[in-house]
Amino acid sequence: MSSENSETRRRILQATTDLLQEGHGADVRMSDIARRAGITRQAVYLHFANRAELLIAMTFHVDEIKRSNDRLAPSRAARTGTERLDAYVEAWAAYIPEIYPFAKPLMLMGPTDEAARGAWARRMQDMREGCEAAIQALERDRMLSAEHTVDAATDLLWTMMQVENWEHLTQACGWSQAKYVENLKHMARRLFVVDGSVRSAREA
Amino acid sequence: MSSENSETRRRILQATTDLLQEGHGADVRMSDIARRAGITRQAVYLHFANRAELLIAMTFHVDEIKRSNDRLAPSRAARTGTERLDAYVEAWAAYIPEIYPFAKPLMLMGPTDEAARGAWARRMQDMREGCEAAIQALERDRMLSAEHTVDAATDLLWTMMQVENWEHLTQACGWSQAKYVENLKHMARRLFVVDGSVRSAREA
DNA sequence: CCTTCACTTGACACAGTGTCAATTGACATG
DNA sequence: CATGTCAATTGACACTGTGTCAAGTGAAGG
Repeated sequence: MSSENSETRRRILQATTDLLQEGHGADVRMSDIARRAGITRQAVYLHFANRAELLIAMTFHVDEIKRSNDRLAPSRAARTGTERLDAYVEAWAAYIPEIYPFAKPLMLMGPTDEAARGAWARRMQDMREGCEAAIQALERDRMLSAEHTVDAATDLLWTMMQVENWEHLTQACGWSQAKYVENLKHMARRLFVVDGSVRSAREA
Repeated sequence: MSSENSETRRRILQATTDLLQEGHGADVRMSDIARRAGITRQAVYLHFANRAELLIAMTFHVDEIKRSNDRLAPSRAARTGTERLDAYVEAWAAYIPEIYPFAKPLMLMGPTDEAARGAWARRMQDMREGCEAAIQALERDRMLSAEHTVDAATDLLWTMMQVENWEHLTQACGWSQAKYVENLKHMARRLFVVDGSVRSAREA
């Protein structure tokens, strides 16, 4: 396995993201990637120990391109807890469809690959922290619904925002992205904000 | 493939459910099943065309044992819409952990096997009908929150009750079954019942 | 006795991942 | 120019699990 910055290594990562971006499915094979990168299948293993490691590295590669960290930051600027909750839900919800094609292979590997499962779990754990921060901001403002502890509310919000739910609503239910975002925001407010104050319920 | 009622066929199905029940993991192999049934791996294919078909048949076998249809029925007896919603959520929530070991292999095959995906989708579609009936009962009582159409409310309830969310809450979040049920019921009421009338928020 | 039928035995094909040894070709350095 | 290094190639093979096939066995039953 060569050093972190190798031209070929970058080519492999780029080939992987390109294939996923183009919708060739989350079951991209090592040989597909190699061909796209213009090298041999075996040569891929000179740079990545196995498929899981390659896919994990690919997600970091995507992070850089998408400036992922900057995406969730704006919610931190929110003044009130309610604003923060809204902003966070909105930011994450808007982020899902962008990263979905790249996240999916990792999700798919989870059941069989320990490393892949761990990598995905870590990302989701990070996302949980955003949920917790939003809930804590509500609590600080005394706006957290009395029915939930911070922990329980965080777990519920975290669960609602799972990629699988986005998948289900947009695919099985055929919802538009806008409808998804609107409803998620609405649910979060209704469930976690004291008194369930909800501005309006637009149809999306 | 021999006729539907063959002693061996039953033995294979029983072997499969036994293995899953005992927690040998949702990745049971054809050879594991064959050994457990006391026959050859190849002989399994005398009764089932492939792994997907076997697993699908296994779920029907489990349906019979668990009298699945009877489980969701009680909610139909509910007088008010609110009672029906409660009853349905509770019945399904209680049902999940029982069927989970048998459902999981099918869920796992979904991404790669058309037939498995279809079989699972059909089951979930049935479950959706229960959701819709509950929401419609609310609507009839003029108790459906004005924020949602029947369709949207059904989709949301349906999504909330997905097995993946139960998995996430009980596994990733470490929730007890009781806590899961309590919170799901609470959410459903809060989200869909006009005025969000909620009795109490016990900690489970 | 002979057939039928379920099952066994032993073999093989196929995909996809991962590994290995020998080789090539470029580039760099003495 | 000779030599060594290093990335990549070539061709092969192992492994796992699914699914298939042909020939053989053994018991039940007309």
